[in-house]
Amino acid sequence: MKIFEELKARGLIAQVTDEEQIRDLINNGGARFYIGFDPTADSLHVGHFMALCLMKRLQMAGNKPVVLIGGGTGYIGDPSGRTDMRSMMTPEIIQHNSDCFKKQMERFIEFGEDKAIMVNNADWLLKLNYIELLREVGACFSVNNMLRAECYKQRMERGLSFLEFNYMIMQSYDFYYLHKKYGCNMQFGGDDQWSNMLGGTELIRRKLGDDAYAMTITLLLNSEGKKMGKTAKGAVWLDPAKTTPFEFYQYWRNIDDADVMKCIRMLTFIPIEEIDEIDKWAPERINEKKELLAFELTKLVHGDEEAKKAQDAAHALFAGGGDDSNMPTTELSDVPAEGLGIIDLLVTCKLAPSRGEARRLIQQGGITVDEVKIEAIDHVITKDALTAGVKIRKGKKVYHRAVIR
RNA sequence: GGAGAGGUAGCGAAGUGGUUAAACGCGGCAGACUGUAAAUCUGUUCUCAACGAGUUCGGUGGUUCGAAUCCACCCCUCUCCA
Repeated sequence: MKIFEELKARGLIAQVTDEEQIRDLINNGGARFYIGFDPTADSLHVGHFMALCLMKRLQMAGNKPVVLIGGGTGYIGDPSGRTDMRSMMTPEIIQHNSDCFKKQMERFIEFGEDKAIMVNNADWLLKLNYIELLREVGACFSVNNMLRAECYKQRMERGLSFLEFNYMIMQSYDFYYLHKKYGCNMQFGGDDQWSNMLGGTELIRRKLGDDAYAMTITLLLNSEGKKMGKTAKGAVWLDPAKTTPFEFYQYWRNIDDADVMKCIRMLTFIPIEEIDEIDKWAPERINEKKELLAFELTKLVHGDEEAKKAQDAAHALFAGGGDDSNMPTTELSDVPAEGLGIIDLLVTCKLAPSRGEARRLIQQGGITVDEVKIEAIDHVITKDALTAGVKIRKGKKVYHRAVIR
């Protein structure tokens, strides 16, 4: 099976500008494609992960990826899929985030001579001169058309600033620039980027008369139609310091029944034939599927060893027995001789965001320490116990260990 | 620049001088049931040294014994006009 057919079978392809051409191009390794990443945070998250996987798949098929860091577009903020304006980031933050992205990406994509390259659109966007830009590319955009784009339509009611309105033009300019400078002939992106991407192909055609292509990746939505990779605490990050491998593993382990196969197909590198076999498993094996998904993804992001640790920890906690030393741990220091109150402990371990919340958790019987339910809000954990390490459980499935360093 | 309508908790949305830490819905968290799932039911949902106290209704001042609620100025959004 060729790469295009594989992507299709995995359900990754959402929209394409020209199916025939794109199939030819990527199946024969002729694509020099780019994907843009806006440095809105200091770590990549699950949404980016899909794009990275796609890059990797295409790279394995002989195509050349261009990673575009939106250091310049970050100054503007993409209004697509948002109902509010992004807060403007300072140049320092943008730079910091870009650096973090690069580090993380190097784990997935091979960079180097004749392989993948990484560019930052700050390098050309920041130098643009307003009047020149208007004359050069402004003439190629129809405001009528732009306003018809779905992403702007949604914003018409709530207000869209001129700053954000220009995001499409900047993104289109990127494609145009990369096409001229690196011969980039294709752009990939999330499905919410579709209109921005079309802007680029249009610009290239008008300015240079060249054909360029665009393809969008299906957004990873759960069965409720919401974007996946978000939890109450925010995004599921790829940075182990922000989302531990164990938490990452658990996120996928706890996925809805209805979403398991879709995620295995879209996110893992398991050969499609095997996936078809897994799909035929008896319904009772649903939990095996979830484990498989969780393990595969943790392995991709954090490596084999961390994935095994996360799985062991999960087995230890939920199935009993096994080694539980890999669960998320908080190392305490400066513990007074009389020990630590349970409320303080919960807050320092970040199991509760505030003391009031911690109090509530205990009152509702949601906290156990070393498998003993805590009834009193003034319960004290002794220093000796903490030195040995205690296992705190919040609710049914949040486990945490606290130990004195 | 002008006229009108708005800005209330994570979100949506009531409230238009004291009984309001603010109805209701969603979301979140916890309990029950289960399969570490969903659905359902129950509780809970600003903070803290917690039967008490502190700080909240775009911002800053003012009126008042008392303000989310009245007044002034400012900021932001929407609709219409220029």
